[in-house]
Amino acid sequence: MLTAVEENYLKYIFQLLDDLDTETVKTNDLAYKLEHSPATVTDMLKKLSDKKLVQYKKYYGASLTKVGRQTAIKVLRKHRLWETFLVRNLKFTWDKVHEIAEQLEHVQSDELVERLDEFLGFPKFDPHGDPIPDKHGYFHFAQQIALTDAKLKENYILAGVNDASTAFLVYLNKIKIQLNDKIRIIEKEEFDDSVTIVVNDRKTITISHSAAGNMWVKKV
Amino acid sequence: MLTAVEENYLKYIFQLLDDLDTETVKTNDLAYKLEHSPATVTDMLKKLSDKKLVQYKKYYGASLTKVGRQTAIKVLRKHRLWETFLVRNLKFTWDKVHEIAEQLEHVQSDELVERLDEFLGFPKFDPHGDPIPDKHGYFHFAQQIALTDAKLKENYILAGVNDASTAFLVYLNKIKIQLNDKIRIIEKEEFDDSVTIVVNDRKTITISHSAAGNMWVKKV
DNA sequence: TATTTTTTTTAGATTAGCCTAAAAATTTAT
DNA sequence: ATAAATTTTTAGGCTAATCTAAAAAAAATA
Repeated sequence: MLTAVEENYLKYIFQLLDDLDTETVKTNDLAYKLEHSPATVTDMLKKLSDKKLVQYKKYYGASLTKVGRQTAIKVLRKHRLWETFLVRNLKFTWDKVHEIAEQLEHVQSDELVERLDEFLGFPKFDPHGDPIPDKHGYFHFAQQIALTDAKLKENYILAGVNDASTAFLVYLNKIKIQLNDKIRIIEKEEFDDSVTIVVNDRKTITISHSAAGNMWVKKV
Repeated sequence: MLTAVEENYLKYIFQLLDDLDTETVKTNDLAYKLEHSPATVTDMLKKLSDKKLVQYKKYYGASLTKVGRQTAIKVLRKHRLWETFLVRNLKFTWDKVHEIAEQLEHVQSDELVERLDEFLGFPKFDPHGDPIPDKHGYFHFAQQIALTDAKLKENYILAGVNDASTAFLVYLNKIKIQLNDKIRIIEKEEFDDSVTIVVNDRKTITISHSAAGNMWVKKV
């Protein structure tokens, strides 16, 4: 079992590798992210290397082993599920949840994670739009994008929803939109970010930014 | 800001004082509860005493200062709110939640606690029936008891519900029971713990143990 | 390429939280 | 009331996670 500190190191190494798109992370980059001294980072990298979670070569840099990466993804999964819970159910604004999720992500219980995932309806993206890996560590980026990110005047089909709460599904029902309906954006309103769409080449309706953000579409 | 370990000590001291109904807790009792060596407990008591959270006299025992007690109650509040969440929303059974709540109770965020409380509908008791202190540290024991703990053939009135979820309120509506209705238990079924009650001296119905456990009544 | 600058590591120290073994105080029993 | 038993504390040690200062290696520059 890893400590919260070790988990954090793995998570940040994972994110830096991803963000910077490099082979290895440098000691100083990690030190900056974690707000630790470089000396502390060196110590920790040696320890994680001994535990076979990190590949580390002096003066060169660090990357993750297979086990290290899997662990990092688990932590990220927990972080993003908790953020989703905080925003959706506890009505936190998206900018305030990070610090709390940073603590919640280290609570140890596999069953808790899976039940939370189920409670939330297996969301694929968190409130910041970052993908939530599923229990096998698989990220659903792929073809699906939020309707808010779709281009004007191109054809998409509704592939899923992010917030599968009853309220949202009832809403979709009310405006008579179903899975696999064809959707084309014809206008984006500057002032409130609402979008006007044409559904199945027939109906034209305007929906809010938050509704559009909950709808996953793929190009046709 | 206190560490998780310090918070735990305060919580257990509070509970031991309460359970044993004594002036002070003894080193060995705490050591046994916490599964620490007595030496460790002595060290910790000295530290908490320096921080003015505990009143400690060598060889005599420890009790809580005002601040220490307030802190202990806050931790207990968080613990019980999380247990309630785990059972009600994540469908854990009551016997599996303790270990997880033990971790969740140390997450630091006042706003989180208050929002969680609100999300749960300000429950007064946790799934084990223990009282959840409110945000001012006030415990609602008092006159109210769960209907499951009410005596046969005595008159009570419905004073509140513990799980204020829509589903339960809808259920109460369906069986036509309202706040302040007069309730008298006429039979308790051994085999499934269901109870048969007379409502307002007219209707006789049988409700499940879990429904009865959700109903708070007071004597009239 | 030699020198300077930057980055990284090593060395040594500190605090929190734990332990065991030995000593001291208190309680119990004869 | 003394001796024995029990409880509690003290003393000394260990690991994890942090730090600063100094040394070493790598990178940049002139």
